[in-house]
Amino acid sequence: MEERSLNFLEEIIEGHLSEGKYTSIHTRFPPEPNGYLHIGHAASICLNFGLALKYKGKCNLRFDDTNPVTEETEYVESIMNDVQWLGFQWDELRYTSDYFEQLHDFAVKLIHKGLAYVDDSSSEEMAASKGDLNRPGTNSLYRDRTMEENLQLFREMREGKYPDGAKVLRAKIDMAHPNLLMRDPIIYRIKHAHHHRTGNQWCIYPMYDFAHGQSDSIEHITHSICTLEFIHHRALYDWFIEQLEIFPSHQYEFARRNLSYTVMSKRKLLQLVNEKHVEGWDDPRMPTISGLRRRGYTPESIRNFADTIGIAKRENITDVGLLEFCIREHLNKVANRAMAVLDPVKLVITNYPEGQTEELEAENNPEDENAGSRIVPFSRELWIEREDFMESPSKKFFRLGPGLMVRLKYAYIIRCDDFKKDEQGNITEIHCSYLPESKSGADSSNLKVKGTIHWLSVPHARTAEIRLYDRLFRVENPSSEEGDFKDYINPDSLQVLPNAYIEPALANAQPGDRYQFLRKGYFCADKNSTPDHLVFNRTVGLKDSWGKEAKKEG
RNA sequence: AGUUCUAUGGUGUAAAGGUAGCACAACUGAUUUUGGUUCAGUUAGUCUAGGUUCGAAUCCUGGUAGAACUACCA
Repeated sequence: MEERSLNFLEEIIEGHLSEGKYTSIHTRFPPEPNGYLHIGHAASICLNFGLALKYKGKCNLRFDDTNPVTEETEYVESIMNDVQWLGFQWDELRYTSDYFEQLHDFAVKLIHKGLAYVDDSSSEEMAASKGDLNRPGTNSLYRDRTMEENLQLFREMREGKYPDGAKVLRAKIDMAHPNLLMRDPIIYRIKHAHHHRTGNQWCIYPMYDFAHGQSDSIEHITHSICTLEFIHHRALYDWFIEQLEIFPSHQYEFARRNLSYTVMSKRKLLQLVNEKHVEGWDDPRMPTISGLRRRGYTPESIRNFADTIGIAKRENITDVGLLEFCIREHLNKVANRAMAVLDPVKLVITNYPEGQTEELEAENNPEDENAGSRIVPFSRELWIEREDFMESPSKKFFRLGPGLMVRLKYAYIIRCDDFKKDEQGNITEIHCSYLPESKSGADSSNLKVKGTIHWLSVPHARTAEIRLYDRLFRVENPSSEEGDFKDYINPDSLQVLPNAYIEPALANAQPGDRYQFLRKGYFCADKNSTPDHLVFNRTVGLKDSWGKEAKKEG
């Protein structure tokens, strides 16, 4: 095994372990259940769970559910499903809402210490007195209420005596602090809202900053890993832990992972779903874990992707091509091959007896000796791919054209003798003759042909719907373009082929089954696919060096 | 403008004062009954100016560029 270098978090952890600061580590993955997880979260999951695995520690799954108005059980379930699908199992399942009582007591403790006060200011007044990047803020009129008064008011807030927004509880820190978050941050607000777990038990809810660090502390999280935008929150995180005198968890930040040709913010993804630019959170064009799953990605490929992109502290946009490489690499090894004709044109083998059928053996996966083989029926009339024929081919075109020879995969070598066109000039039928002595596995023809194409026997082929997906956006970074990111949606991100043909061997494909359609790409039976109406999603195309060549030729 | 963070080929990521490496992408060529796979190879990088040092991507100073922070969101 070659030695892999450590990322900055592994270095920190190994330092802590060797110094004896900790004997074991404890991480956590803390999603807010207000949306589906995406590939960026997948990287974070791999990081947190991966670190725990690597250093024989623990990793919790904790739902950060402090804002009842945006959070739903549906999201909780999808998140648990996604984490497990990726191949991870949490040590403990927790909810921040498990700690509401404890968090409330922490707030009371702060009031007792004279470090928190109830403020009646409106949010406008609070914003005005906050100051700005260059100017210090000013103290609230309510900042010097007595401890008793604060205690009573906070109790009344909890009892539901005040409407939403009437009062908040604030930490008393420093209104002139250069870090705006330290200027008496709000720690509790009133929300008469139904919570997905605690129901109507509470009408005050802690803010993120007053919940996250303490939750980490309660769970004895040693390494609380989050993304860079929380870096300024660390001061607060530490302040609360210090004032409350509780287990000192520590926060470490890394740069969130971005992917080219997509958007990653939950807000934007939600917008795509709500405004029906996609069919749902698990639309195969979405960068969500559920979308990638439906698209045909494997957990292995996503974990490998996360490993490969690594982790650091600088802004980044990873080329989606790397994700595609990871899924091709995995599927090449594990996906059985099959033939499908997406854009069919008829080919007749004029010297092949009418009514005759042969059963040809086809290997399922040349990369896997144990994959076995299947039978593919052959007959006089075949479907081939329209793009595999050119009326006047260039020198580099190794497929069919007048007088040209190719091999039919697993079958015979054929020569093109003739073809028919309709009034519009479209090819309607191709006539070929076959060389009986060139049969695969028993070839005595001594002929070498440059091209091999896939095909399907007309009477035996089954129909299927095939969905071709392309990137959702036309530009690398839709969020950094001018105007609305939705202006950059790729109008051709989905192409549906309702009447493609597939091998009879695929008639019983089950939702989630993955195949390589020879020369076309990797495909996955959609979740809604049935034997009566088979639907395949294209996960990713094969590398296409001919496509590049053809482009060069114009 | 204040605070904080970051800067290595096209992209992502290593090198803890000592040969700038790996992966993807791109490009050659070989192999191939998938123009796939595999194999061999090529191109291409330390933001900038000083300083310390025998020696700097790494340490120091100044610049430049990008990002984050002024939600009763997380």
